[in-house]
Amino acid sequence: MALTPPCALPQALASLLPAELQTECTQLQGKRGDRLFTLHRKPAWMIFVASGEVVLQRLGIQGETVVVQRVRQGFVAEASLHSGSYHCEAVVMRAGDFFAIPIERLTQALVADPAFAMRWLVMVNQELRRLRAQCERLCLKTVKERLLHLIETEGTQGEARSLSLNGGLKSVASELGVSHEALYRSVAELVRQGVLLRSHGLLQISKPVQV
Amino acid sequence: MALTPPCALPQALASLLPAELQTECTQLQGKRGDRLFTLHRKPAWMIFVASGEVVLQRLGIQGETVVVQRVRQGFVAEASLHSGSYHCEAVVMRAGDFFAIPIERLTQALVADPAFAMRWLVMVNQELRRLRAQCERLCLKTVKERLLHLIETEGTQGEARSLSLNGGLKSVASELGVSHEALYRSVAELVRQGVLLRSHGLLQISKPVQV
DNA sequence: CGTACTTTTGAATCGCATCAAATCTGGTGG
DNA sequence: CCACCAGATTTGATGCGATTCAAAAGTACG
Repeated sequence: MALTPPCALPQALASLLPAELQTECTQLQGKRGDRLFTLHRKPAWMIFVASGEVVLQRLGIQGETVVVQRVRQGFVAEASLHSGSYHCEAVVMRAGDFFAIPIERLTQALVADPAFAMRWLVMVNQELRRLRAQCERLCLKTVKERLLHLIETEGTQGEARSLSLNGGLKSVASELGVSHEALYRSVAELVRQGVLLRSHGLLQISKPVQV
Repeated sequence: MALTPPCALPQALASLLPAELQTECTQLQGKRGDRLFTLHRKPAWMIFVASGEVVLQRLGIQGETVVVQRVRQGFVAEASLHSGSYHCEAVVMRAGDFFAIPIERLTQALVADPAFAMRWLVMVNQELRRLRAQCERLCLKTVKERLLHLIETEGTQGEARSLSLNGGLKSVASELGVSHEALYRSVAELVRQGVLLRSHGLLQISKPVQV
């Protein structure tokens, strides 16, 4: 994991953080497989993903991994603010740039700056809604339903509802809670049926259909 | 839904809210089947559940319901604070007492009182972690695994890990994302195997076993 | 006492997990 | 440039567990 002191904060981060916190950010470069933090460690940094892809995953009893969050732009594990130890693991799936903010500074700023606290709260509320949508998705019974739900819910590339596959279909599969084989088969069949279009690492709904 | 003007706030609520907000609370009594709010309405009240049981559910395309949250003590749909319209429906499963706080007042207090804002943030972060745990649970493949995970994660009655069934096994089933028949069968088999004990509407793990 | 709902058991079917194997891909080093 | 490797992608076959439909028995409530 490389360090790059001279920071150029992305717009999303610059408009959220108060000025005094922006100077506290440390830029990181991570490559595939890097751990941003690991289980059961006391959280010291809040990580913002500027580019690339990071998954937040939990480890089951048998060691199987469950993807709880895929982040391409935003914070990883916002809830770790008030947590004694990480409950999850953050792994880089696609190389990119990240910014680390000392949690202690962040907490101080939240108390001192009500406007910032409200912006932070809005962000956390968005994440809450995203997670509720994910629960709804995981309650769907078939792989096709889950996939279409994901594209309709999270796909916001340009006009059409679409989903980027840059992180690989496997990370999508574990986000959907299905085996990658089942996902490949469902994608193939939906493309065959003309429901989905696949091109340039992008998956999009070709026509409004309910399966 | 009945109104009871003279409010006696529960401890959990009294220690969270600042004094000026406590006088703004309206107490409600709801019975089974009551809607605390419905879909696509602009949120005007934040609801706190003091007793009874409320489920927050989303309606799927085919009209099937998905339980996103079961609340016996706490706020329903905290994220609706900054939302233009409700994305879910809140239904009373078991009669109880509720408190309604005007969202506008709540927002004002959050901006004006940094300490309150931090307490609120801590609560929302807990809900975030709870939802991540639920996603993890829904990724488990068998009903038995999901049930045991639920008991281990949320069951905190007294000493032993246990789960209250007062809301009915059906609401538990939809929270687990399985059919109620499958849940009945799994419960029966786990009891038969001696893994679970069932008595007085309580389900608890009798010995530490992994299935 | 009747109605509505929950709880429970049964049988048939279907979709997914799993194991296996072949192909394809990008990246590394000789 | 090619050989090679690790990982992703894809297709096939099999078995299991859950869904679904069905029906009976138990329970709460007016």
